[in-house]
Amino acid sequence: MVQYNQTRFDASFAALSDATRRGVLVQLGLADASITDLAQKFHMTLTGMKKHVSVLEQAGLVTTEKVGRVRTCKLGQRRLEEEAAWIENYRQLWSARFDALDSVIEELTQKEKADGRRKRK
Amino acid sequence: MVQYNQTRFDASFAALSDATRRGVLVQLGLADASITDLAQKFHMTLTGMKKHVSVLEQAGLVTTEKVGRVRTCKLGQRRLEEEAAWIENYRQLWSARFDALDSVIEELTQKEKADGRRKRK
DNA sequence: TAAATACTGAACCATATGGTTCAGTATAAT
DNA sequence: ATTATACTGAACCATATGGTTCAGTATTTA
Repeated sequence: MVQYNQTRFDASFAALSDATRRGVLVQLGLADASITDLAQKFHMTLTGMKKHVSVLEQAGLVTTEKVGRVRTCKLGQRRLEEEAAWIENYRQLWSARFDALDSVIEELTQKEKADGRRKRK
Repeated sequence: MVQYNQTRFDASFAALSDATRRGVLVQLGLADASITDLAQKFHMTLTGMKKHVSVLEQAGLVTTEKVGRVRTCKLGQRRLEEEAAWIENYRQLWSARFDALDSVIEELTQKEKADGRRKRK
């Protein structure tokens, strides 16, 4: 198991598991914002918001730059491509299994039809 | 911190934030498995694996059924459609911002060209 | 009937998480 | 030169998480 990738996924899914952080991502999609802006918007202390931003930054989902007193936050380089791909892969596995079930049912149905025909003869 | 308002998203992204649980999902994509099967595969106690399965079940990603002594786990009904959609929406927001940046650059480029033409006159 | 198997729940442990307050530092505004 | 603003870091708190062991219960199997 490649630890690097594992921890990256861990970090990004963990970052997304909090409603406030998802909200921050959406917000930053609309406009860049300072820590103060975000803290006010989400009714939280500066320190609290700083922590959330750090988590998002750690996961590569947000980047920040401090100019003077103000730290401005914006959407980061990472666009969750790999996470989307993982989910897509999971959904394909699921579909594969579902299709397998379908074909079993199909088979049973065919068998029943055949039995029906045999009976009728 | 009582999490009385824990959303579906919180639960499913949190479920995905652990490498073992992602592994279990992949495994169950290949074949149904008992708690014992999974515990062995992931080198963990039965009790530990039971907890992971419970988390996945809580998030609707896995369903289980106990027949006799054996609890069989399989992929659940939920296929992370909404989670995939959320990520897709985030990526569109990101793209929108990126495109905005592009058009600023485009504008600057045009301006430079114009300046160039002016200079050359 | 006795022994092995498969799970389950309670209790415990260490660390992580999401929040706070408080006491700073650096920068901007007056 | 003061004062207000914006952030930062340390310390603290309550609960969550990821794991364990131990002591069961229920179900097969011999």
